[in-house]
Amino acid sequence: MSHTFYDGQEKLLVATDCIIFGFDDNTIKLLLFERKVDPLAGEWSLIGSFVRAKEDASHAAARVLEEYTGLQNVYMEELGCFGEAGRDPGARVLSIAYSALIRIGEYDVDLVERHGAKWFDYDQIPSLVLDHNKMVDIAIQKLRRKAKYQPLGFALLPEKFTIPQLQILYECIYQRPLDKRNFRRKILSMNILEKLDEKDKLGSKKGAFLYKFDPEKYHSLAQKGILFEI
Amino acid sequence: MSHTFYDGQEKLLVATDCIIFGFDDNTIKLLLFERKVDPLAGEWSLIGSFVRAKEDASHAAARVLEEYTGLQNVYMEELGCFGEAGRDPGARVLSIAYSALIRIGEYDVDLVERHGAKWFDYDQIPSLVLDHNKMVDIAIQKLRRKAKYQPLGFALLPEKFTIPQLQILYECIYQRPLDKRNFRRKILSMNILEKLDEKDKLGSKKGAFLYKFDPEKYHSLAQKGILFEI
DNA sequence: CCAAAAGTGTTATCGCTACACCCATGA
DNA sequence: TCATGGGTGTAGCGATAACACTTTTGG
Repeated sequence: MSHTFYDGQEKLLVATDCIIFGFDDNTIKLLLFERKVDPLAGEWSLIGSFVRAKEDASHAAARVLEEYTGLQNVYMEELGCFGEAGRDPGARVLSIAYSALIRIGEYDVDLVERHGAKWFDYDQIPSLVLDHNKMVDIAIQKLRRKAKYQPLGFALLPEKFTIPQLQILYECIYQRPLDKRNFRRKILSMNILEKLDEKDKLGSKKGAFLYKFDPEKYHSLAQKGILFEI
Repeated sequence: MSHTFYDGQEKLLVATDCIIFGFDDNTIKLLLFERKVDPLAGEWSLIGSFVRAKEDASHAAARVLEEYTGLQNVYMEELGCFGEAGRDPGARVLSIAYSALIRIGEYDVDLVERHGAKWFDYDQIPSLVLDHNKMVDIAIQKLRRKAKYQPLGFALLPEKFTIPQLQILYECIYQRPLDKRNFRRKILSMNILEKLDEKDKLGSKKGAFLYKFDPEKYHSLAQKGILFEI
C-alpha cells in the first residue's frame, strides 16, 4: 500500500481518562489524583494516559488503572468520547472516558499514595482540571441509571457481603432510603445470590448472613436483559 | 509552553463513522455507501470522515452527514469508541461511531445517489468493511433499548404523522406486534402529542388524524426522565 | 354494500409500595 | 436486660395486558 487515502490526514493525541468509583464507610467515593505535569500541575484530576499507536484504547485505560492502583481485571466501561477541539488548552487531545468500579481494600494503598491520590465522597468532588468535572457528572448519572437495570454494584462490594450492606450501597447510588423488606425480596427473587453459612458479626450483635454473587446465574440473567428497578 | 508532557506522544488518526437510520415503507432502514477508496473499495460501508485537528469530533460526524445527505441539524448520538489497534488493516485509526435518525423524504436524493448509497432493511444488512457490522449491531441494540425510555422515533417520522404510523414504527423497533388500544392510550397519556384537524387519507378510506409532536412538552418531560415502556 | 383501517372501554392480573413486629446477641 | 441491627408477611393500589366491536368511506 504505497499511498492510500490515509496519507496526509491530520493525527490527534488520544487519551483515556478514568473515573474510579469505590464504596467504603457507607459512601460512594471517587479516587482523584494530584496532577503532576504542567499545565495545571498540582490540581486535582482524573488519571489518564495517552493511547499508544499499537495499543487498544481500552488497554490504555486498564494500563493506567493498574499503574496507579495495582489492580487488574477491573470492571470498566466506556463512558464516551470527549472530543471538543478546545477542551485541553495545552494541546489538541481527544479523550475517551472510562468508569471503573473497584473494591476498596483490594487496591495497593502504598502505590496509590505514592501517586498523590485521595478518595473523595462523590457529592464533594473538588474542582478538577479540564473537563474532568463534566466527565465525573456523566459517570455518576450513568451509574445511577445503569444500576436500575443491571445488578452492578457487586463490583464495588467485597466478594462476600451482607444484604444490608448491599442495600446501603443502593441507597447511596439512588440517594434515598429503601424499604429493607422490599429490597431483600427483590434481590433474592433474582436468584443471583448464593447464601453462605457464615455470618458477618461486625455490623451487629446478631450478625448478618453473608452472600456471594453467583456469576453463572448472573451472566445468564444479564444476557436476557434484566429489569431490575428497585 | 515551550515543552510539555504532550511532546513526543504518539498521535493517531481519528475518524467518525455514522449509522444512519430511516423509516420508510413500514420498515427501519439503514443508509450504506459503496466505499470509494482503497483498501476495500467497492464494498459496503458506513460513511465516515477523519476528525481534523481543529474540529470537534461531533462536528466531523455532522459534517460528513451533511456532505452525503444534505441534511443539517440531524438528531445524532454518540455510540462509542472503536479503538482496537488492529481494527483497520490500512492504518491505525480510532473511530467514534455516531448514530443518526433522519426523516426519509427530507434528504437530498440526488446527492445520496451520487455517493453510491443505498437503503437497506435493518435485518438485511450486507457484509460491511472493517468492524462496521459490529457498529451497526450495537446501534440497533441501543435504538431498541433507548426507545423504551425516550420517545425517540419522532425523529424518524415526518413532522405530521398518525398514531397508527407511530405504532408501526415501534413495532419495527421491538419486532413484535403491539395492542393498538394500549399503544394509543399510553402515547396520548404522555401529553406530548398535539392533535391536528387534518387527516391522512393515504393509509385508509376512513383516514387517520394527524398529530404532531409538541417539542415544549416533550422536552419538559424528557428532562424529568421518562419511563416509557410500551 | 363491502372491504379495510381507525377508533374506542373494561376487566383481570401482576408487581410495587407501604407498613410493624419478633429475633439474636454482645455488652 | 436492653440496645442494636437482622430478619420476616400482607394488604391496597396502580399500571399493564388482554380482549371485540363500531365507525367511516372509497371503490
